Amino acid sequence: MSPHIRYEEELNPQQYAVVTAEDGPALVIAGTGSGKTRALTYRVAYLLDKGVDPRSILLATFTNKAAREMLCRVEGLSGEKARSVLGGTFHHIAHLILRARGYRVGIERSFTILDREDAESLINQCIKEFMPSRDKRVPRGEVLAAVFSYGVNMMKNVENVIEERFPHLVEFTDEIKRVATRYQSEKLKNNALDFDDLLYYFFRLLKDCNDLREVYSSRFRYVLVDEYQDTSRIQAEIVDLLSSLHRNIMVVGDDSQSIYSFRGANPDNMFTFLEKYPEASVYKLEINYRSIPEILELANASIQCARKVYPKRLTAVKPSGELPEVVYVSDEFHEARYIADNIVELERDGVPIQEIAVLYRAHYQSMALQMELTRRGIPFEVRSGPRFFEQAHVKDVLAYLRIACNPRDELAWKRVLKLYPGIGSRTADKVWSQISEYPDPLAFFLNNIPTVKQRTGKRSLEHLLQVLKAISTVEMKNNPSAAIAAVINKGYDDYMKTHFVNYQARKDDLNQLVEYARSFPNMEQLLAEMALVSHASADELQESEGARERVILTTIHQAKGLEWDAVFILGLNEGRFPSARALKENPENEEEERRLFYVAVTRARKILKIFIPRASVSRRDVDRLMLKPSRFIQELPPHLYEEVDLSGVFIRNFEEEYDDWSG
DNA sequence: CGCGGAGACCTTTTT
DNA sequence: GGTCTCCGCG
Repeated sequence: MSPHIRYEEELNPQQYAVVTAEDGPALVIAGTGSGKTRALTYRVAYLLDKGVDPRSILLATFTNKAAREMLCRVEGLSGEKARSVLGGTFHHIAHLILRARGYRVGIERSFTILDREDAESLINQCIKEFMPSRDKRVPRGEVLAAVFSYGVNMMKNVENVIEERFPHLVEFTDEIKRVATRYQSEKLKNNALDFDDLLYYFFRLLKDCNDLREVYSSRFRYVLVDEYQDTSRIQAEIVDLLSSLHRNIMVVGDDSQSIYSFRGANPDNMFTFLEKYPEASVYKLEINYRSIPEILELANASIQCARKVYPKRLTAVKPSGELPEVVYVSDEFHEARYIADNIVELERDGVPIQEIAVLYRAHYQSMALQMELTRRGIPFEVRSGPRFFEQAHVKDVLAYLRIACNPRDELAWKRVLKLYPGIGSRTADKVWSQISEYPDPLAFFLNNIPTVKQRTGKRSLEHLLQVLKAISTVEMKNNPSAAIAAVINKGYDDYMKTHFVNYQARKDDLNQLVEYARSFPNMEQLLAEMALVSHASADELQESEGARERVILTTIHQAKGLEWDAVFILGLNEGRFPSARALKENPENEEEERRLFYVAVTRARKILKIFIPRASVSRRDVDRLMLKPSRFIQELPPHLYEEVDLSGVFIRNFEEEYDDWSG
């Protein structure tokens, strides 16, 4: 077999050059739909075929799912050995190595990863302490954002963060500093790391421990990074440290698709790369294989309005098709009906339903459509909104396991304690203060029931003791599925019956969780995966990987890297998209919002329809609120799209719709 | 001190 | 609709 010839047939000359590039740093600047991921995938396969040790390849991607999919395809090309390639998000990689070596920078093996919600509640506790809640003047939400931003931006001092990003909070600088410091120490007390800590401590490990840096940079001889435009400063540093020995690093990205700056993404990484690696080879991928020329032209015109674009000239190779449509509708209900009609029509015309997607800026924009699709019995999958792992019942059950793994996890203890009758937040505090004196609060608890005033509370603690005793054995720690089942059977099931109206649905969720947990060898890995994994719905947990026959509803952020035959984009109105909130925070954000629009448009292969409601229906303004079309449409040359105005055709019954919306 | 009900307030994007 | 907070009862 001569696999190289196969690559040559399947890749264009530019991509082929990327794949077979010699050792050394490489920057791939690639347009949308140009096969960036394909080039990366083939490069990994190429390396494996050349006989490179799979364990020496490190592949950093944006989501764990993306990494899995890529490695699956590599396995198809090069076989089994692909399984030994390490691939995942930076967080994932950091987590793996910190568990093994974190003690070098003061991290215990048994740390908990705080998800967004946990981190927020911890910060809120600290805020309460330094900024009394009575004081209405304190914008708590913004203080919270500032503390987060401090972590995300990895800046040395809080003052800088506040001055640069939250100038209106300058008067609270002292308090915010105290909150941030307290938050740090609370995390340490809890043996807990948040997402930013994961990266920060990993960075410190590589920076401070010369021997470890050498270990990893000599092990990972090939470092490949996808979506480089969305890496943060600290991630770029981590990549540099990991490849410091061999400088054998390949990064792939498209500056026009940088949409995660709110999370610290720094598109300038793309350009500073060349300063750091002047010897790098630069490849440009400018052929677009995805979209028909009409769609690509509209996308190009939109991104031309951006202030700063790296010059690229994307050319389409697909045959010409229909002009994208810009459709005016009366409101979101009309929008929903029209889209539902369109879906039915497309299906009749032979477009598979899973090849249709609806994209939007924010989750709430999908509500009207969800109702309409449900009413009509059109199958759909929502990929935005509340996540499976973040629902109360899932978090409750997992909190028991967190205690078993990390007995100093205060948040988990309090969450669990408060589930029991007779124990509220005061008693939970008291119990915690009694047991947290000891280095292993769990061991202490199992032998000494803390004293509480109420009799029901005491019975509850005895009950809790039984559950914790059952799940903290070595066998249970190595069988998370059984541990979860034990938590449910030993009382959580009863709790759900009395506390949730939708008992059955939640019970079903937990049964799925028990199944899902089977594939994990121990609790720690399960808990880490739950915290780090990107969006997973309850359905996705079941292994049915293949394309299911459903319309996809998703935020644009989550649609990154995906494509469909037909794409509908909702709510192209001023205030919604670009989001008023984003612009208020910083007018500069218009640029990123536009890139977001660009990403949305370029998900479509053949059919693109963009919707502009004329009026809004929302709780706040029961009156018709006139909406303006988005600047992202107005700035486009009109000949690039076909305008369809349906807003006068539809006579709507406002009262009926309103009842629907609220009920 | 726990707990349920009433009412206020929110609703950008996510590893 | 969903979540958080406050308040008053037991």
